[in-house]
Amino acid sequence: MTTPTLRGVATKAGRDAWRTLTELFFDGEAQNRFHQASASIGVSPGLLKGLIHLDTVTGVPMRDLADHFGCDASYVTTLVDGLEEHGFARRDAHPTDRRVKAIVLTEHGERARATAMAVLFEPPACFDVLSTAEQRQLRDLLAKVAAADTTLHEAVPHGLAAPA
Amino acid sequence: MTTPTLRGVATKAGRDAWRTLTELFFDGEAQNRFHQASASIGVSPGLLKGLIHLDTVTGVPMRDLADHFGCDASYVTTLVDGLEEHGFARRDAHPTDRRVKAIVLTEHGERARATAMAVLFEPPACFDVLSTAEQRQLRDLLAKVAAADTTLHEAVPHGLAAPA
DNA sequence: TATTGTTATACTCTATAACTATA
DNA sequence: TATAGTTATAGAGTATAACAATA
Repeated sequence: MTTPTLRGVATKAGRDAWRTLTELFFDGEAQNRFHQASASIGVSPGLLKGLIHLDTVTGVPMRDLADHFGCDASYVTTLVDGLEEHGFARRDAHPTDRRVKAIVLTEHGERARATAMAVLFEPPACFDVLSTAEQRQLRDLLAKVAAADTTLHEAVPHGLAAPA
Repeated sequence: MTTPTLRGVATKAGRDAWRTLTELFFDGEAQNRFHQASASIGVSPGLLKGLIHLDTVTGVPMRDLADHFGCDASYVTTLVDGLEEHGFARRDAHPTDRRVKAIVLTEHGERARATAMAVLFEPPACFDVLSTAEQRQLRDLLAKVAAADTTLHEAVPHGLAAPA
């Protein structure tokens, strides 16, 4: 189980920014965007979360998936079973440790992932209130934050952070 | 069922900004923040989502909750049952239409909501890379976007958008 | 007749516990 | 002995369908 990152220190502006961001996600227009995205490729939200964290190049050990998602290993088995049934991923052998299975995306999985991400990454209509200059500002600020998020770049080179 | 807000038109910068924001939520440090927040008050994520959308002043018809969340009415019954069992909400009669039940937060529910929000709204550590000036910029840009999100301000005056 | 909400029911999602194989 | 993954099972979350009360 991943330990929560709760510090209790942050500037007022930073707290407000994060709060608004959270509101936008959990109660705004885009509130069920993740559900839409997974529905667009006929999988459950759980499967899409897995799909997003994988890639066609680097096999991710199932144990790492459980750690990343903070879930039980048995659920990872269920997840990977589901991905395999859809033809989206496969279990590869680990080169040195025969206990671990490295999960890699198939090409079919890669395409499904791209489809889902197109839905997921479509900005909500409210973004239109920002001028182009403001949208660039916002993009740059968020990019800086994301670059500092260690979890986001942990083990997966071509993970979610790769440009579409 | 709420119709998805997919337009297909947006500036490149706007799309990138939204994408990064989505990444931050679904694959970054704060990836399971909502789960933590609901655990902090001993409810399921579903119940917290309901809690967040309610308040102590304005009763929200169950039908409106179903529309907002894009879920079935029967699930709203389950949700409100759960909130009542925790003493977090109650069903009030509608003044003119005896079919509808207006759901209002109890004081106990209000306190639980505040506790959960304190967890939910705690910014992830990666926010520290931004200077105070940058955090203010980010806050202002996001506030502008949130103000334009109609869903966020639909029927609930003291909803999630109210300052802590 | 149409709408709000409930009940009964079943299917999906996720965790706990006990197990096998490998290190 | 400890760790990676699986199986069996149970519990929570969510939907569908049929229903009661009210409009």
